[in-house]
Amino acid sequence: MLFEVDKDSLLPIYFQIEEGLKSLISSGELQPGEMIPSERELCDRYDVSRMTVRQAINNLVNDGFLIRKRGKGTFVGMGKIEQGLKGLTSFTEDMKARGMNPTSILLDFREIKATAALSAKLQIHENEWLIEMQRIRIADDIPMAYESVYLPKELVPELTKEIASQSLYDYIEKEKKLAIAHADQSLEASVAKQKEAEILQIDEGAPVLAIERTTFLTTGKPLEFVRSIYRGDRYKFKIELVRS
Amino acid sequence: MLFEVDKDSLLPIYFQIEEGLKSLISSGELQPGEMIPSERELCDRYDVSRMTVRQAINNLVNDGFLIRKRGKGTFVGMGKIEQGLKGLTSFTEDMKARGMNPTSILLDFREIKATAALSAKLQIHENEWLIEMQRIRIADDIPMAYESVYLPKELVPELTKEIASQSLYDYIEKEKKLAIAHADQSLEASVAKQKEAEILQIDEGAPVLAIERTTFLTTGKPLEFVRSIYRGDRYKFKIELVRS
DNA sequence: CACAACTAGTTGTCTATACCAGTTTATAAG
DNA sequence: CTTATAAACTGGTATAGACAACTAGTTGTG
Repeated sequence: MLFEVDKDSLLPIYFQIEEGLKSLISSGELQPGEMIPSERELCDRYDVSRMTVRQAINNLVNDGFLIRKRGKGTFVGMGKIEQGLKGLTSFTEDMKARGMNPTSILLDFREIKATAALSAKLQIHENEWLIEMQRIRIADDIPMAYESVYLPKELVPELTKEIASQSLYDYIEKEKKLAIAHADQSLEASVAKQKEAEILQIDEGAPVLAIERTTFLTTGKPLEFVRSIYRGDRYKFKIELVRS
Repeated sequence: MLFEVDKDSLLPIYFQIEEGLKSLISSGELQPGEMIPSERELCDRYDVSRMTVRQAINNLVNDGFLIRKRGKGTFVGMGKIEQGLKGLTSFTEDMKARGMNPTSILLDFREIKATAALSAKLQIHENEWLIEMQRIRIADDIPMAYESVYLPKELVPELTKEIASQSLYDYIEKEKKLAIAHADQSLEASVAKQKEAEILQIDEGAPVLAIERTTFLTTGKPLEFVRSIYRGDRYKFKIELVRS
């Protein structure tokens, strides 16, 4: 039960202790619920100041790896629940997984100048050109969602209506060789406005799920901002949360 | 632009500084993006050690209120998006991360026999005993959600109302030594029923977010089934999706 | 004018020490 | 044996100071 600390390393000492403890936890040498060596013992063992040890432990406590108990000791955490890694699926994959046949109708395809709100979401300057698309998402002939997509034109300058009606993600990943890294998504309950109700063939004021998603490339740049309105009576959003 | 620090107070000095800065931020005296006084200036002003000031600032940085920039200064955060969204699973953590003060009221605590639906969710036999709890989740004095929790009595036979009103997860993980592995969660948009509307102080028929969660232990057995009704006008559910 | 050097200001890392506040265990008193 | 007390642990708070790394502006030099 040991790790090395190199005082001449370029890496901060607290960071080395932090990583050392983390590896003991992930290797299973320190089991969940088990007490780690006391702060003073770590000071002696690695010949460092207690404040330095505390900085390492603080970071691990903040990340949920460790739990402090005054007068008793510091213990390995039981593991936090975090979002799973399987979330980034498209409407198409999602519906197929539910055994339905997904299609979509492209309502609108045009170029616009970024508004203040959109430029913030996409981290670009105001008035830069965007591609705006609106489409109806359909599963087994039932309209499920009304979706507005915004992409910086700079990233996909030659995107056409024809390409977009097929598989946008395929085009972006395979043709443009842009790799998607992650997405931030928010969901809220709302009620259908007049236009949305018309398109989704529901009553005005009926419950809908408003989902906003910003997708980021591996470069860190936002690729797209999507706002979707899902029928509340037909769509249930599922997530699997896993222990880290 | 000032707050008081009482060195003879029962409260730790770093905590007083922390709360002082927080109040300057929420009162608007310190605007988002603005630089706060430097660490050394705070040391002089309140005649405390720099490590003490750093502890206060560290906590605020961890909570997303402040952002450190080496060589430049420490600045008030730009809002919520800046903060990582991982690990926001419990209502308590979630609301704290949004800078709100979460509390809850236990409305009901009793034992019932499992219905067909509940026995299926919890993978137990029908008519087995369950503990049912209902509570109101409150953030900054505003009712945010109405929650029903169901646990198999077999797993927590001596759970009392008193324990449950404190931290249920702490009890389960630390006292009962049950380790949580993962959870399945679903969200859908709905409208408030009469009882829900009353409890949440909204109109009947107002949009709500219905969240159902089943939490599983490492043994694979379901630990709990929770159904929560969140106010649609006050609650936005955020997720970070990562490519697998 | 361009550029390097310097300087003052910031946070980042680290030391060494001290005392406070809970918890457990050993020890002495009854 | 039981009970109180003390000692020896644990983490929590706080001090005072040092040097490193980074930023931004100023100043001096070519």
